[in-house]
Amino acid sequence: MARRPTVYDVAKLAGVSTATVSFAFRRPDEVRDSTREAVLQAARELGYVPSGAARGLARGGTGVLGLQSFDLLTESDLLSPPAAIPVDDGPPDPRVFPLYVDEVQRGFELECRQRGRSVHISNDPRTPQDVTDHAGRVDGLAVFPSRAGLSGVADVLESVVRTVPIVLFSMGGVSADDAFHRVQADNDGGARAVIAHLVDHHRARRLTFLGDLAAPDYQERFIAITDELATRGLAPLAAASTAAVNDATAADDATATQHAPDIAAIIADISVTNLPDAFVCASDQIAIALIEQLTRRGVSVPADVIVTGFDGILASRVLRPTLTTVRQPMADMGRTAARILAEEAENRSETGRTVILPTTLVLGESCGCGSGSTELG
Amino acid sequence: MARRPTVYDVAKLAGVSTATVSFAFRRPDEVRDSTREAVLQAARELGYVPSGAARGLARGGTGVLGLQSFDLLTESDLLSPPAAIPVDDGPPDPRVFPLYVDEVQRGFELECRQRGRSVHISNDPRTPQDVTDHAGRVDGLAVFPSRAGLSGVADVLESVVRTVPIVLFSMGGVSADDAFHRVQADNDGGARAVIAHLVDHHRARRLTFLGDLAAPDYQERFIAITDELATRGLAPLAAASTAAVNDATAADDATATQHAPDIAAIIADISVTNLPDAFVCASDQIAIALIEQLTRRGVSVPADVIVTGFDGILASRVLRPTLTTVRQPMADMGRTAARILAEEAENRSETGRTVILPTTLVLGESCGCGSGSTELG
DNA sequence: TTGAAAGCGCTACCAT
DNA sequence: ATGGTAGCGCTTTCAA
Repeated sequence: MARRPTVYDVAKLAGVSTATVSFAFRRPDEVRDSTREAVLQAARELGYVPSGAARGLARGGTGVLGLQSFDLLTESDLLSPPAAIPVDDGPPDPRVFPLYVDEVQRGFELECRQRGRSVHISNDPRTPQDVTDHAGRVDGLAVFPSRAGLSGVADVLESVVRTVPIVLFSMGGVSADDAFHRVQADNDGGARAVIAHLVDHHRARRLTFLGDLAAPDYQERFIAITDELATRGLAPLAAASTAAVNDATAADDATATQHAPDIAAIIADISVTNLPDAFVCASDQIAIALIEQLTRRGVSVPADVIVTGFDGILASRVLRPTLTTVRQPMADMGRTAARILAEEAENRSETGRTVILPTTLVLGESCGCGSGSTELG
Repeated sequence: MARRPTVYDVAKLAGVSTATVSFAFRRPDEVRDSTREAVLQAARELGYVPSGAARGLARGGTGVLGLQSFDLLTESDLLSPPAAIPVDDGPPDPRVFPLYVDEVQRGFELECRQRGRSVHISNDPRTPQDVTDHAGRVDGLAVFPSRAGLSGVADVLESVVRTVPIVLFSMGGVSADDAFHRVQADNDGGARAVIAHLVDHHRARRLTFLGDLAAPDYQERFIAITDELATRGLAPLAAASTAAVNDATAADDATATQHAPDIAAIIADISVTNLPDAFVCASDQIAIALIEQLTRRGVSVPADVIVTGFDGILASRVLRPTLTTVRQPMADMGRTAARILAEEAENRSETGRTVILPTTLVLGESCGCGSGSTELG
């Protein structure tokens, strides 16, 4: 296992030049049969594996598309301990996998597979260098908004996008007329649909929003919710800068604004003796964690209080009660991102395009409307 | 958007040498502050992204680990049309995702993430070149057995493993004292546990195995099943070379052996008037498809016939009836593979190691033993 | 059809 | 602390 064999080794063993070796692989029919066989034989004998790096260098461009996903466990503090840290292999738990990111990633992979491109999955970037490092290995990069706008990470994207096509899965606070491409769900429409259903159909009046407003997607939803409530003459939900529980009728809980406690803590602090008509959660994960806690404390959903989610992840369909939620076309979002990047890799356009995919209101048991059969047959 | 800026461009703009540019990025503290700032500034200005290819070439070795997964939809012909081809974005369906491969992949990704390595996901190889191409981009490669031993794909692995560390997720018919590493579940123990439960607890006598024996894992399970039955003085299940339905008492269905019809066809052909005591399926996917079909044809599971699966994928827990199955520690398998590859990338060992992870019998509703609550709280 | 040789962009060693 | 420079392994003209 000395050195990785190279074209030179193969060439020598086959008694040809390196150019011929390369040709034997890349343009098999421009090489005499016997020569090609000799080369291939030599290659096999040596265990020759062409260096992707060298190839990429020489040709410019790898056929790889990148996906930079953030830490899947970011919000796992919402879960009960057993499921929180899946280091040991427990039984599959839909509260842990697949989540929003996983579903998008799957779409991304499917599209790449279909286009014969491979996928590079990179970690949550901790430094600007992580970003450039990853961007440097791919022909295009899709990026989830880091929940925390880490030091310089957002800035470096602005620089990198000049060189590498980038798709953002959220507005992420950047202006809309730049080189970034954007793929996102119709947060606005989805959020309004939820409010319309809760207020118009269920006659809900006191609504509480649950979600970290530092997340761009969540913020968009919150704004739409607030506006939709105002349209109906209801008190707008108060907004806290980071994590917050906001009650339409009693928004005097200033601690939320100040300490930005995590959602788990906020949920634990909810007073079960003074419940709103409905909790409007910024994500399914939050809704599920909330219902779990409420149930433990003797509060029944939807009998005592309505809970809605957002995303439409698998867990929202298979856990009971099933969630009333807004489904994002997650796989489609992933596919769309991959499609854009593949196209941009071919010939790059100057300005970014934005694709907003429709969302769907899904009625589940958590508002009292839906059913939740998962029976086979 | 002319040419990708290079070290030379940055060096020129910053008024330093390329070596300094490189240092400014790789060893920030061995460069004077002002110099570093100048370099970083120039880089940002140009949208400089260091070429991963060039870096990999120069340093030898990318920090990337590869996972070559086979087509997720291979067995999708088992599913009803709506779920079969997820090109359009439907609601999440546990029969389609996450499957066995996805769960393993997730473990692989988690381990890589933890180790600061990124992941390269490659497609089902169609040619030997696909294999070398992908192997050439990574420091190590984990491979699922291609369901079909495509032309030369298996052979080329034998050659490639001399150069690139490879983990196989199944025996795949290769000898055990080669350079391949192997990570697999205890198929043997799991299969025996199922039979013990069915025969000893449920007094099942007539068992039918359902699965394509061309798949190495399935074959292992089948062999263990047969042996375990023999131990109890029961007629062994007959084996067909490829896809097959084998009835312990009536193994005269020669067509199965000859035409190797796919599982979907075999399921469709099952006579509901002459059911065995239990169907022992080679995978959860098969079991789920079977139950779906049986239910449609008026057969109740487990009342009329017992069905067992294998894998313990999420769907086996959330669909009704829940499956009696053998859970493989899928995420652990993925993690283990990544761990081995990461270690081998550091310093390679001469001979391959084999890790066999334990399986667990899970009692579900499909044999009449388990319950299937998915309630929150 | 095949060979020679010039890069591709970066790193790291050796000087300074 | 910084610069010069020789590769890393492959592709790809251009010649032969």
